[in-house]
Amino acid sequence: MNIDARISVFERSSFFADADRDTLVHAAEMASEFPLAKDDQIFRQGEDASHSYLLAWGRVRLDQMTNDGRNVVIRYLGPGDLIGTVAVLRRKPYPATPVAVEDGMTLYWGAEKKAKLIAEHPVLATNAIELTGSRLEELQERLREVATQRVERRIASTLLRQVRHAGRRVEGGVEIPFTMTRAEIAELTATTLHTVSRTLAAWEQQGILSGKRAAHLVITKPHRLVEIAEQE
Amino acid sequence: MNIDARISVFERSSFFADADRDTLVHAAEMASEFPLAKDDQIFRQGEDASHSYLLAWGRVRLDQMTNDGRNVVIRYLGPGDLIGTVAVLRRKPYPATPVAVEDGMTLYWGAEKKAKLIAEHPVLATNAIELTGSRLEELQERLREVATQRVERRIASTLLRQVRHAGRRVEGGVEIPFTMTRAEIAELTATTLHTVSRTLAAWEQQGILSGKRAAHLVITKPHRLVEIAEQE
DNA sequence: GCCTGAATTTGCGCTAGCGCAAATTCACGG
DNA sequence: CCGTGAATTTGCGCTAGCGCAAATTCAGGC
Repeated sequence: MNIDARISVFERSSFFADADRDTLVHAAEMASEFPLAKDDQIFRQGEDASHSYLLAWGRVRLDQMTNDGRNVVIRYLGPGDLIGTVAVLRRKPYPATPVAVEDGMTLYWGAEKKAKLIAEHPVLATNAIELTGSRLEELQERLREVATQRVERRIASTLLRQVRHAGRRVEGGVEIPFTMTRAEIAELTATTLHTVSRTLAAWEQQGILSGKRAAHLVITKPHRLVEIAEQE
Repeated sequence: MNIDARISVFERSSFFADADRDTLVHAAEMASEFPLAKDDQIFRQGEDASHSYLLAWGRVRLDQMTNDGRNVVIRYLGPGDLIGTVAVLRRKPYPATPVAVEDGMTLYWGAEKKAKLIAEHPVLATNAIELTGSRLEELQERLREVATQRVERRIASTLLRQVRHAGRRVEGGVEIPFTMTRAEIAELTATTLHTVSRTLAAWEQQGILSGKRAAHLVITKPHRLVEIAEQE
């Protein structure tokens, strides 16, 4: 990727929102590239945070492992999302492991370079706070859901959240443009793959959505899902 | 509070970590004071974020209300913690309601002043990211707990977290230096006050902790609690 | 096109812990 | 010191949804 290509990636990232051209050029020049193949781990939870990544294309699942081996999906990341940046700025180990769910491309910076970049371009600091803040809010929402709502409702909310973040209009509905296994949906919703399977099967019966196996989920009747997510 | 008193409050806040004296003075001069009586709400969830607060003394519980009226406790805040700052920087409505659980004192800034302060003193931006990041991590941890652990274990983890944040050594153990009702512990742990009551009663039986009613909880055998929090 | 292993579906029993309700105990204002 | 209401305790039945296990269906490599 040449400088211009990088800059056009940056322009789609909220981390670079309102940044002037100098900032973009500066950031582009300092970045390196790291391609992702499906199932690649960008880094591993617990490692010292040495690099900060920006996802240029592709999808990444952010996993957090319990010390007893269970896994929780923190969130899915898409183009323009930052990966590992908070850990770098905090000089703490990475709290989770990002795994590519499809081929992709990242741009990255070393920890010191990234810190310097942010220090020299205050707008980036503001954006980083904005980004972290919105993730914080999303997590608060999910925590509240898990604490107060039944499984079916949570699954509906989770799917709708994916649609909101990454949904793509297709004939007959909205598509979640990446593969999620039943197990992954379960880890994202704090339930078991069995319950997810049953629930999705029921919804498929009712024509609310479709998408077997590795096929991307297509929500045919989003309004129905919203009803389920909002019902008392 | 005079300028010096304010500064000494700042010095205990990680938001002002590594800030030079100019920054502290500047921030102190721009701040106003707002005292808290028990049960006061500093602002209400959903309001436009107009002010950013720093808790000088006292304890504040951060509540988030579901649209169907249920409540979840996001976290407890102590001296040095920021309140409403992320919302101010994001120019979004406050996502939760902070309620004083005891008398206290806050210093606050208007939204524009706060933004200006941070823009002019980059170290504050870094600190804000650090702060937001650590809250993010804590929430990730809690989400994982709620998703994967039994109630008893979650209650143990929750109490230990309070101890870590605010614990105070007293004769015979560690004290959580503010009042939490069973209902509040329940809302913090994603369970019901009944289960909390039963669990704490059992622990009191075993001499792990003590503290009836409005009395502060005293953990007499923290190691036992750690065992419970870590058991498979 | 066949084979193999992984993903998914489905059945079934079980229990953690919720919901409801009643009894009890405190804290506190007067 | 007493009365009152809120917080807490405790009992009991019920069910959402987990855990285990077996059957089935696909996807992809060869």
